[in-house]
Amino acid sequence: MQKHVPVTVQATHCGTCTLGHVCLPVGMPAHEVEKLDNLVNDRIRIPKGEPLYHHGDSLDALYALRAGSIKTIVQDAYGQGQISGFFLPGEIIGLDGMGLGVHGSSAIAMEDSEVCVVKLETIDAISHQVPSLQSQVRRVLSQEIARSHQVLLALGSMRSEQRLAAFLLNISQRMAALGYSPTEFVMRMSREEIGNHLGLTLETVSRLFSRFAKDGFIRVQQRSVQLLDIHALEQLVGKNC
Amino acid sequence: MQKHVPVTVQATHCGTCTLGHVCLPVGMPAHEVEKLDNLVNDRIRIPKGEPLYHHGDSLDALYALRAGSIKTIVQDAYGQGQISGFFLPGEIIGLDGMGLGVHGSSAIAMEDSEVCVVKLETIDAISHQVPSLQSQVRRVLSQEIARSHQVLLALGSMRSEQRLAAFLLNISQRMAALGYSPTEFVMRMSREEIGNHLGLTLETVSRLFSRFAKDGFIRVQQRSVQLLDIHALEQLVGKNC
DNA sequence: TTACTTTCTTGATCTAAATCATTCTTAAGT
DNA sequence: ACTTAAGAATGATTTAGATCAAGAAAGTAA
Repeated sequence: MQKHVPVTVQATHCGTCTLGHVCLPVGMPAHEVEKLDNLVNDRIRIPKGEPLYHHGDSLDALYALRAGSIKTIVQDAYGQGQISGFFLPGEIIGLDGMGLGVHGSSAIAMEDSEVCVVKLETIDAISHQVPSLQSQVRRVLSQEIARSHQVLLALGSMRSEQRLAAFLLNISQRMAALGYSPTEFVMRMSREEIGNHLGLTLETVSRLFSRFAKDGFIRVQQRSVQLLDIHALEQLVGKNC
Repeated sequence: MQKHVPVTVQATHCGTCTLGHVCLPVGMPAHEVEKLDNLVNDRIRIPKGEPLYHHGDSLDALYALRAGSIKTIVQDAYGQGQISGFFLPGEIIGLDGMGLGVHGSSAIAMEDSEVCVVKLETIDAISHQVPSLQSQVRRVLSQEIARSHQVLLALGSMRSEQRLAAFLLNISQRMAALGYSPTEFVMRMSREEIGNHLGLTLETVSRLFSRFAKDGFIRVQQRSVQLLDIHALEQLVGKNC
């Protein structure tokens, strides 16, 4: 089912990884990060469209996105899914269902991607030498909660234009954290995927993009977006009327 | 700001607590639960309407709801809040923002309530003797993620009637887990609060209650609800058309 | 190049839920 | 008991966004 292509292992050390400032080791003292040498068990590649895991799969590892982008989809017993999040490099995937040992969502690569595999047992083992690792895991877990609370807020109390504006600003911030331009980026997701994530239809998303462009807030060219007036977007999100 | 009335401490041992089967110790072997004697630092009472904590407060403890009910509210910089969850006895509150050490939401008592205070440092200290405690914390954290994913699913992809049906079924299940009747319970929240949580207006919620009653699915008398046809409600949630 | 597929845009129409408005309940205070 | 207030139900109207429908770009394969 999952065609996980192992990557030639080299420099799988968190200490030398360029994503250190946004990934698991964030905020850890340098001498502790060095001890994470054996944290990453494996590095695997997921081709575009392929799943990293499926809802219901047993869970024994976390995944740190190293390159590419991945979406996660929640599904209830009957209905079709809802995209719960889009992940960028440095972000940790697979946190939900960590307690039950079963994935509560599916993760699909939106482009050819690469993830670092961090086995739970490895975390537990290394935690003895690196006490701060436990709190790092807690940090990313609670970060994941905060993340879905933000989405919750958008879905529950914002109108369509506010949702899209908040979404764009969110991506912008995360791109900035990665060292990319916060005002010019290419989105990996389709209008339909954005709509699904935001509880809107693809038509509404498309119309909003057009309107934002007409109003001079952004410039759109297919999936590449340029934020021209971040302040206006922020104001839009803040406006509750 | 917070008028926390300490409760006369007696039997604050998880080992003897009647909520053991739904609270933090779930699934822990009995001999390990006994070692949790000192886990609960304090037990505090929160009068109806009062906050347990506010968005932005620094966080150094988790709270296990011992009696009563509590709602949590997420707020973004500008807009008004969105109720992210209603908590019943045995459930853990304060998990979001655990990583940053700052609460990401506000928690308000919906009736006179009582919570067990579990300091983070106590958790860390006791974890040495009770290794399974770490995984318990992870369990409740990922449970919290799963919880908000469910809400996310409801808000993002269900119609009003499905949302309310799913909501009622969810409460029903949690009441059952507590040993109460899954078909007859009194809800602590107003129509407005339900609406806020589900992304609907109070009028819509009220209308839905009436309709469900007319259709013979439920019987409503103010805030006390009786589920007459759970199967029909489940079918309603499953139906995607 | 052409043909074909997928994604996106834009318009016209419809509808679920919001909003506005009023009455009815229940609870709480005097 | 009466008075006031808060919550809930229900009707009338409006509207944001969905749905239906048709073209236009852009990407892919032959």
